[in-house]
Amino acid sequence: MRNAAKCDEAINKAMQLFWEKGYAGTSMRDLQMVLDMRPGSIYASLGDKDAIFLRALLRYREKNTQQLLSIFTQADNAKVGLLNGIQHLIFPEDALPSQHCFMVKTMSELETHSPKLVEAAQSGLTDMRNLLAKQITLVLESDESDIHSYELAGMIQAQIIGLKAVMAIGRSVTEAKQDLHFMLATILPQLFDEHTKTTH
Amino acid sequence: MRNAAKCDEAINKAMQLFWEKGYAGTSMRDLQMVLDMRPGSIYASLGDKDAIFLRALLRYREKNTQQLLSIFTQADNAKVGLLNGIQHLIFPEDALPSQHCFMVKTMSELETHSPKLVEAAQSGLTDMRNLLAKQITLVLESDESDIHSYELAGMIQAQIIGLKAVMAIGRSVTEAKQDLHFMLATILPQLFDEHTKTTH
DNA sequence: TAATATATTGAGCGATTGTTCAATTTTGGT
DNA sequence: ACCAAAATTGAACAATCGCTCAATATATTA
Repeated sequence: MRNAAKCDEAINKAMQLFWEKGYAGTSMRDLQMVLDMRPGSIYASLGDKDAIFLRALLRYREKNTQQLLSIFTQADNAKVGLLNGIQHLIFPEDALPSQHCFMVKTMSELETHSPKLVEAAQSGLTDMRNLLAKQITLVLESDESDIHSYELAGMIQAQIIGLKAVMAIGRSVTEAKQDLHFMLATILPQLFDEHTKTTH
Repeated sequence: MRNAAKCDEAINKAMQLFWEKGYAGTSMRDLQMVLDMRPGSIYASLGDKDAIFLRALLRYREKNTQQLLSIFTQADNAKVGLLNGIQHLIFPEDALPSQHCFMVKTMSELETHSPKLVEAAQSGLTDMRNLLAKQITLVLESDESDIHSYELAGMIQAQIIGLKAVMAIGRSVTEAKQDLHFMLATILPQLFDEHTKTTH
């Protein structure tokens, strides 16, 4: 690869392609087209299909955690930050290559085929859960809330994944938002105690 | 195909294979091995890859709805039936080819590739939702509860899909069962009003 | 049993898969 | 301007892909 910036862009494009079409559904020739690179060049600078997929997955993971952290820190307070973060995960502003999380898709597709890539997806999702747990701890502002925060983060993660799936089936965005509000209000009522105003 | 029984068995085996490895991850030669049939015979009696996948998906859908209906009707009352049905969907007794629902997997994988197969998966999941809604109506025993039942069924469906996903990440069965109980108790408290005993 | 109809076979088609490597072009230091 | 090093090319490899069809085997009817 000519330089680091070009390599970054290539991985981003690979990420979009793999995210949309999956591992088995994406051919190296698809990649050659999107990256506008010849096979030899790709193999020399990015590695084989597995290596590129892994890089794409790690890039996705980085981007997601950075976005979430950014939303958390930019918010006026912890509650608004957590709410905005969750909503960002379920209802992304701009069009994405897929309606589903790339890591969840990877776990689903490669479940029995590639333990290495599945593990990368799993640890990425665990990172996301830890991020959520940390922010929940800030919201709860309680002493021994750390363990409980991790539990709550797991439940919220299930909510996020489940709601994205039912939206793909046919449940409207409006209904899903009502569902989310109801669920959060019951499992984390502290979120709506005082500052309930969000940025959208 | 020699007879209807053999054809049924062949579709069942195809279902297991596609369910485990996905559409793109399964080759016709994989199918030839599992079915112990030669390509010409497969194409003559079952059709091409798309047709077989569609049949496998419809078979999965039938089996699931029948199982759910069976659980509903065999239960002592509507509440126990609904609870057992939901638990059966999330925590299946015997080992399955995949930790995820075949229809959800199909929607995730073929999202942008095959509208026909995706639509079959979607309508199957909608059927499941309607089944849940009907049973919820029995539980509520209220007049205008039909519409609300369908809403609740959507939320429960999101719970089911989400919990299966987080269990694949690392959340234990015990924790997931606690999550489920908590969620159901809050969105459908009538479920635990009187008869809370289940068969497992 | 002979003749017809149906079911199954498996070699092999053209296309596509992931990947390699000698040849070529581009880059950076003198 | 020159040359060695690094990056890029693209034809081509063996393997596999979904799929076809003349040939063979099996079942059905007369």
